[in-house]
Amino acid sequence: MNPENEHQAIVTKLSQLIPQDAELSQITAIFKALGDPTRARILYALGVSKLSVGELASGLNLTQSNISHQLSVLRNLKLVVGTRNGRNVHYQLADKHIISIFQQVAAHAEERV
Amino acid sequence: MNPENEHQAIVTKLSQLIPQDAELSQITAIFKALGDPTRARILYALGVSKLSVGELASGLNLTQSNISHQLSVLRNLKLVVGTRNGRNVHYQLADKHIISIFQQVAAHAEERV
DNA sequence: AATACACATGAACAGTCATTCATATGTCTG
DNA sequence: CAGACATATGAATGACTGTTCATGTGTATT
Repeated sequence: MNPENEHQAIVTKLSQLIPQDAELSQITAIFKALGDPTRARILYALGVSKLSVGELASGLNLTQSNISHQLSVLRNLKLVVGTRNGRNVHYQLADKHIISIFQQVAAHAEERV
Repeated sequence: MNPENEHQAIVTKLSQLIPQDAELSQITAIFKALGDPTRARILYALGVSKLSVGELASGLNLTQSNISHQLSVLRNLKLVVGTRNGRNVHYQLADKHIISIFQQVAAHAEERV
């Protein structure tokens, strides 16, 4: 098979090699969540320590409402989990894996300055 | 130091532990780019093979203009590079690293179904 | 029970962004 | 050089999204 036909074969098979809508939506939803500075800072903070909503708000200098809204996005994607302790709700990362993904992208960003 | 003060100390130091605006912008820009289904599919396709704009357009069933626009986003972030061969421009991933990041997030997405 | 505190949620607005359409730039062929 | 082909780019628009303001829900204290 010559290179041109091989390329053509790949083109026609791309749809089989690329994740389908359902899976792709899940993946891009996670990336989209990490793509907002506020949510990224929340995740970084939670990577350092388990924190309440109020602590996040004061530590990141953002309104409580804003933090709560963004946490609900992260919760729905199961990137964080919150557990209530009295009046407070303590949030933590659902999976430390996220931090390593951040680190890899950070490294990638630095390489290309 | 009791737990409360310790937490307070962490809160006040969060700003030092979290990437500053400039670095954060770069990182979130990359995540934002990966967070769009069209761009994600382009990157997946380029992970399979070096491809021209036209091949991407037909293989992914998208308009040439759309592909070109998204490629310019990916180019600016140095996630892909294009090299002209006659009339065609062949694009490839600037760094295979991206594929592994995709795989990790995909794994993360699957774990949580 | 009443008040205060901590967090969640709904509505609304402003800004951002993906896609399309039209057109421009670059390259090859005859 | 004219026409066709491949890609890039600009403008316009409809949809989406982050933030704020107002208010609702849950919990502790007195």
